[in-house]
Amino acid sequence: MPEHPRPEPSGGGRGRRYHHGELRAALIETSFDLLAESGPAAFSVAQVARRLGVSTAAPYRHFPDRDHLMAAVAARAAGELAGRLRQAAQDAGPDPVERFAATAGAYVRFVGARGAGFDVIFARDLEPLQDRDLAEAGRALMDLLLDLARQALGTGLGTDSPQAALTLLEQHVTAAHGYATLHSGGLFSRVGSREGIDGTADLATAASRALVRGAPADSGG
Amino acid sequence: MPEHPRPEPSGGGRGRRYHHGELRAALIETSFDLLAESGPAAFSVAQVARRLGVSTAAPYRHFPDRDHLMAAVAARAAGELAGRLRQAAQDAGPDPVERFAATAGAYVRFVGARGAGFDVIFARDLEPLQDRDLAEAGRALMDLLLDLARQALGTGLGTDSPQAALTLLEQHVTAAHGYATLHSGGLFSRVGSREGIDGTADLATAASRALVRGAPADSGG
DNA sequence: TACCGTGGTGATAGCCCTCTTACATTGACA
DNA sequence: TGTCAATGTAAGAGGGCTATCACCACGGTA
Repeated sequence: MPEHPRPEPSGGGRGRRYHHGELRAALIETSFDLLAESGPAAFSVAQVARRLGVSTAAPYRHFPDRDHLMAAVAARAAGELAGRLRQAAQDAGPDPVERFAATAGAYVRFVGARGAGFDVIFARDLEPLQDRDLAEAGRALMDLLLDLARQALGTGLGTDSPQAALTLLEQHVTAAHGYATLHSGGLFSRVGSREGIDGTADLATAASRALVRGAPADSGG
Repeated sequence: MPEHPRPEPSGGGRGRRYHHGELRAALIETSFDLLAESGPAAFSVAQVARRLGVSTAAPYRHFPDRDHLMAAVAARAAGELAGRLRQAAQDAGPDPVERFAATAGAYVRFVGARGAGFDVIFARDLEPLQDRDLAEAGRALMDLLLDLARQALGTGLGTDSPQAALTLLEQHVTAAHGYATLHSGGLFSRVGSREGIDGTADLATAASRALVRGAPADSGG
């Protein structure tokens, strides 16, 4: 891959150039935005191209097909998500259970804002592509969470019970994902609970906390 | 709605009749099957018609548009799901926590087998339709779960803490939904846990149990 | 037997999509 | 200055979908 010759597309010239200059990166960025708005199902290459003001054929100069573009988006999503979760854990303070639980809320917020979650990152369609970046990013993401799960269980030191941490991780991930998807699906507005992404994020965090500690006996109000 | 004149399509006559006879019911049934195979995103009226061996125009004799068909499917899914959950709770014995938790596993199995879950039943697209049957079925489903949640918390008698039951319900529902969707999404095959719908169902049940009781300290194995 | 309503059919308009092909434009560099 | 590779474009093949339209087959009934 050669270096980009002159990467500034908003230079002194008038309007748009014939060559976009950063189309590959822009495709990933815009695909990500589109995902946030309409979900993975409605994603289309043509729409991304139109939004960028290029022809619908242009993306195929950079990605052989739709799936490869999706894989690039997924890899980027995984990286960004990992950063958010790491940050959330850090912001949650020293208690390892709180650090772990906080990532559930952060996940819900991320999906709410970006539209891409575990379903996008680990989409089955993308598996046969064997994309290096995506595989790497996905593994890093899971390692981060597994590490936090181990610490939450207090088994970070020895080889105490690797299965317990894995089980907790799965419960945590699935609960967070459930909250995120049902929030965007509109269930919560029907059940009648708190509205908004923040309320949902708090619930997800509480759920994760409960996975480790159990349901609080006096959680009324 | 008039009575069906001669409802048996597989009678003594040769091959298929000009009139299907039970097309409306068959559309719902086949849509349900198709959902199980390809998910809600890939659902199309045309495909359902082809599978039934009728023209792609035929469904529009029974449903004004795609969404109304989907609503009928969703209502039916809700009814069927409620039956399964009720049965699972019954089979789980007398312990209210076990009864409640069992519905998580039953939900995962239902989604695995039928492809339709809360996302289909409470799909946002269907809300503007104001479908009576769907609204009714959805409410009945949630009432069933809420009741089980109350009993699991031991607050079935008085007005102890309605908010706690609602919170537990949400955590339970979202966890179950997360397990179901991530199972079909293929996450578990990557994380490396137990394969198959039964393993996932067991995990979901355990997660729900943990929501009430907390993570078991010695869950290794 | 004539006729009518229900529920089918084939054809088609209109839209969107993916991906390919031939061609145009550009910057880099000899 | 001329050439080339990279990266854009327009056009279109080929396909799927939703929904409509005029028409047809059949059962029931006057």
